[in-house]
Amino acid sequence: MKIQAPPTSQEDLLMRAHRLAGLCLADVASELKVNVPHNFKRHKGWSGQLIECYLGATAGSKPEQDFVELGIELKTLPLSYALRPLETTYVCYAPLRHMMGVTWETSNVRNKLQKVLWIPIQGERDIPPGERIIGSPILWQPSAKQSLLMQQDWEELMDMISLGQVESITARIGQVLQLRPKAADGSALTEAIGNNGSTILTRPRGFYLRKEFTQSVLDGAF
DNA sequence: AGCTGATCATAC
DNA sequence: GTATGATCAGCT
Repeated sequence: MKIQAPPTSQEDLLMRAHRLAGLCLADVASELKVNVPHNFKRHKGWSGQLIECYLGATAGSKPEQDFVELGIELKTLPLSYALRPLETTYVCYAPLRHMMGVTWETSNVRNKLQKVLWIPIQGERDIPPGERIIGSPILWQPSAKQSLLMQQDWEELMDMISLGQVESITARIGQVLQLRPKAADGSALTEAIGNNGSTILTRPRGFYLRKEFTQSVLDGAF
């Protein structure tokens, strides 16, 4: 895969992102010399990593923004024919223990979502990955209202985790954020707080943004 | 049909 | 296992 130099500024990043608009994923893949999968069953993160690479993000699994120097997180967003989000958006791993002292202000969720460069991409399953068209980038910062909604959900979910109720959290909790399993498979286990402060083993979880919320991001951009 | 819970690939 | 990139697919 061809390696791209990292963007030197927000303007540089936006300029590169705008160059992607109107291209299909196969165009970008060919420029970077990578193969295009026939479907995403075994290549679920392919689009995101392709765009990351094109925009010069440092490939890594560190719990921080894609462009730390610019304070910007990159997210691709699969859209339906009606231009609505087809999937929830993964934000980050959820701490299930040792989270005392962590507040919304210092949380990984807030840090990552302070400024996001959204790259919309056609996501209907009947469109082969390579033929999917990339849309215009949206540089977004949460409004006061959006930020408050996220904070409320984060605090509710973190309270439950702190109180040893992680096992009773379902994806139905939260207005805009939700907590769902995030692991390779059902055999993955991690330590969490259980009843009476005991330590239990449970499936790792991650924070996700609901589709209705990312829709509000798209709406605000037009 | 859409959502929730499960799953896939990769780096370290 | 932790954490990134996400989408899949069974069930309601």
